[in-house]
Amino acid sequence: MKIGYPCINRSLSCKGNRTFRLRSYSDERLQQTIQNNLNCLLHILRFNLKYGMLFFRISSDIIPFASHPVCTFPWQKHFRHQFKKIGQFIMKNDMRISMHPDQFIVINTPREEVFQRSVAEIAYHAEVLDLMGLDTTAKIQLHVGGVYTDKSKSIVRFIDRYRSLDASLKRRLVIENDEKSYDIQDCLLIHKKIKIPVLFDYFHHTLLNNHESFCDVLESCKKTWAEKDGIPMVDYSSQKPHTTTGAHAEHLDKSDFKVFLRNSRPYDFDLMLEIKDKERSVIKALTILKSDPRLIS
DNA sequence: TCACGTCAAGCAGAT
DNA sequence: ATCTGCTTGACGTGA
Repeated sequence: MKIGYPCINRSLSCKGNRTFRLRSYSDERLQQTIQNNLNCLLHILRFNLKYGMLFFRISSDIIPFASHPVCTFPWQKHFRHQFKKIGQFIMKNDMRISMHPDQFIVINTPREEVFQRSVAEIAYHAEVLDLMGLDTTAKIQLHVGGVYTDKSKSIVRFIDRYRSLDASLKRRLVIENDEKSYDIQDCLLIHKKIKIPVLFDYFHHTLLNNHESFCDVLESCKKTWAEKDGIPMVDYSSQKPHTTTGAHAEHLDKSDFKVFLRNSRPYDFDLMLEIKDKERSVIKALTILKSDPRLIS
């Protein structure tokens, strides 16, 4: 089990997700920002390695406006050596990488222009991972999307749209259960049709489920990850205390986390902690794992 | 230096 | 009809 956090490191001043406003766009500004973001990404990965955090989600902002028509600068070519260097660092240290395009990426949308923009954005994410030379265990995670008042039709649309994608994108994509529309059974159903791996989000599952046993869910999800996909990825968070909104906790809830670990035995997966204090929680989680060997599968 | 309105993009659910 | 949350944070203007 590798443990990690998404996108932002709160201990370092170096941020790998700097961006700017669209109206401030210039090729020069873009280059400066990308240069900063790539430098910081390597800093963050070095920091992570030092603490034994071997899983990381790269921010979608690493190349601002990458899929926007305004961006015509050939950043792929210009920064290719730096991408390669980062990729080599990742591979040399056996790190796991994911990316998570934001909420605007909806491949089951009925609107063709939204779909086209989504494909362009997914292609950009895949390009980043490809430029780093990472194998297909580096994943891009998506939600199934909208319901549009007819869930079964929307699932069919997801499947059809997915099938139409280029193989270079499909090999990176995984789907994740969400907290209000598509639960883990929906994801597993989609997997049956198109073999896309299913990323289990524990917190979303606590908010939307069919009272399945935790082990059954882990077993079912595990089977959706083929050899080439690597071991399953799992997202973990807990409820922010005193709220009922599904907001993510500020700090790792140690007792909830221990229950999670104990109940997830003997399954092995790479775990992303979606907790607001980011790497602090991962350090706590690693300490818990070390101090309680029976939690380790 | 700092407060705060706003930021490319979609959707669902609440108000 | 409008606002809020989502993996929310950060940009950038004006005081």
